[in-house]
Parts: sequence; C-alpha cells; structure tokens
Amino acid sequence: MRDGEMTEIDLSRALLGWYDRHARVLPWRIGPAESAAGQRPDPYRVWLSEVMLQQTTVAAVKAYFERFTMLWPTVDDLAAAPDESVMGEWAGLGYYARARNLLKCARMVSNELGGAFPQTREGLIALPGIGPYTAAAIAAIAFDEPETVLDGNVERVMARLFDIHTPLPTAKPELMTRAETLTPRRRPGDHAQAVMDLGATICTPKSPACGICPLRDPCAARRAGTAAELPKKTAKKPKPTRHGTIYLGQRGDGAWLMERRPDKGLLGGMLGWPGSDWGEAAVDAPPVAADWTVLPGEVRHTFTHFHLVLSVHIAPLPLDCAPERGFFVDKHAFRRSDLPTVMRKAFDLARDAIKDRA
DNA sequence: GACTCGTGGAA
DNA sequence: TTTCCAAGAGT
Repeated sequence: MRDGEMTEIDLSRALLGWYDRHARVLPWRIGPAESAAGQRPDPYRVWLSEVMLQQTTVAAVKAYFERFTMLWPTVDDLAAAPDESVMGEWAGLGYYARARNLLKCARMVSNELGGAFPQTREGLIALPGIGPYTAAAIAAIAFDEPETVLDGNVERVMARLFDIHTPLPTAKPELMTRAETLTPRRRPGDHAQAVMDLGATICTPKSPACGICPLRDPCAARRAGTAAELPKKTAKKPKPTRHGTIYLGQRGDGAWLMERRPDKGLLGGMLGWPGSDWGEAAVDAPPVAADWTVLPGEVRHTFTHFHLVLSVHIAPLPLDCAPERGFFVDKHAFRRSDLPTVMRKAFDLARDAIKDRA
C-alpha cells in the first residue's frame, strides 16, 4: 500500500485496533474495552501517574504509584499530607521539583477547586507541575477531550511515520502538527495512549520492531530504511565533574546530624547530609567541630548535567552537640528510604565503614 | 532558546 | 565504562 492510499482516519483506526488488542495493563489505567464503553479512569490517578512518568520509566514508577495511592487514595488525602512525608516517599524517583509541585497542585485542587481537577487543557496547564504535555494527557485520558499529546514517544513515532529528518527540538512544531492530524474525535484518550504504547513497545529508540508494527505499511521511514536513525537530535554537551565533601555525624544515642535542603536548586526540599558546595575541588566545610575521619573510597554519582565525586567524612558527636547547621534525626525516625540516591550512597559507605570497624 | 533538574536500566 | 534515554516542567 502506498502512502497516499491511507488517510489519517485509516491510520488512527489501525492504531486503535492494535491498542484494543495490545494495550499495556498499568495500575492507573482502565482497559480499552471499558474506555470505549464510556467509562473514565480516576483523574487523580491519571494526574499522579502522568507527573511521576515525566522523564521516568514505567518500571520505575509502578512501585511509587502503588505506595502513593495506598497512603493517599484521593487528592484531598494528598493535600492534607505533611511536606516531609511526601518528599520522603518521592525520594529516589528524581526530579524533586515534581514532588513540591505535586503538593502545591493537590492543595490548589483540594482547597480552591473543591477536589475536582479541571477538565480542559487550559484549566489544567494553569496548575503547578502541569505543562503542555501533561495538560493534554490528563484532558485526553481522564476526560476524553480531543487533545493531542506530544512526548518522546509521539515525537519518535511521528518522525518515523513521516520520515522527518529535522533534528529535535527544532522539529517539535512540525511533529505536533502531524500528531494533531491523527487525533480522532472518538476515543482521543485511547489514541494518545496507543501512540505512546506503540513508541514504548514497538517503535522503540533502538532496533524498532517494524515487522510487527500496525503502521508498517504507511511508515515512510521504514520504506526509506531510515527508521532506526530517527528522530535526529542535536548533540549534547559533555558533563563536567564536580567534587565535594559531606559529613555523616552520629550522636552517642544514634541520632544523625542532617539537613533539609532549600526548596530551590538541586535535590530541593530533600533530606540530606550537611556538606560543602560542589565545585572544581573538594573543600573542607564541617557543620560542627568534631573528630572527623575521611573514609577510604568515595561516592560517585551522575546527575543530569554533571558527574559528582564526594569525599565522605564521619565522626562521633557528643550528646550536647550544638551544630551551626542542620538538626538531629532520632535513630528510630531515620529512614534510608527518605534520602535521594546520592545521599543513600554516602550513608551506605559510612554504614559499611562503621560496621567493618566494629 | 538555553539551562537546570535525578535515576536506573540497557547496550 | 560511557552513552543513551524514559509519558517534561520551570525559569
């Protein structure tokens, strides 16, 4: 079949037919049969999943989604939760501004909107943490509004389907236009999820499974043999390496000296160990005078835009210790799982060193 | 438009 | 080991 013989309606129909048979079963979804029959998923669960899924894999999100909905089944429950609880439960998932905005958004919906999410893209995008993609996704999936989502999956599928070689992000408007032409008036929510499922399971970044793709016939890139090299992307800058020092001090009663990081910036709002700034070289900056010991080895961690090497120092602290910065977290209140990953790595290094010494 | 902002799995 | 990258948003 040639390109011109398949209309947008044909493409959309082929995709929905595939979705009806192969839709992934996910905790925040209803099935395609229920959706086609007019049922809708819980907007709270759709919103929560979409925020968690921003730049994050389905595999990583599942456990967090289950835990959040167990602790806070409704948006009102989440709105009433203490900041530290939500940040602690988000720890390890990354991009912590999402958690801060999640709480802001939940409290706006609960306190100002009567606990009901806006049903339109315009209403949703006005809320914190909800951008162009997420607003369209919630409107389409939760309310079956005829909105078009454009995420990494959709970009890849469109670039291949229409053999577009313009590099991202320049190509975004063009890809959006293409995606819009495929969005059907019936079942736009299922259509959105169908394109994303296709991108996640068939039209994958590396070695796409074109042989079993429902759109293999109309796909221009497959015909041209360029599918695997699309979409084109502009080259990224190399990551510099930064160095720093952090301090794990433990009082005789087992309490740890910790600090809450400021809301703005890296790991904003998260619990962590006090330390130096991170720069060209590691500098000494203990939070309190004590007998600090440098641990052998180091913590290595890579963030989005730099590598980090941390020197870890430990010290026993007196019961009457009065540090300039931070506060003590009681031995029984301390939870490793409340920490972002880089802070967990430092804790593990210190824990092992203390264990080996004993 | 350019930067910032996490993490873990796959190749 | 390094690179890529996953349902992006905020500044």
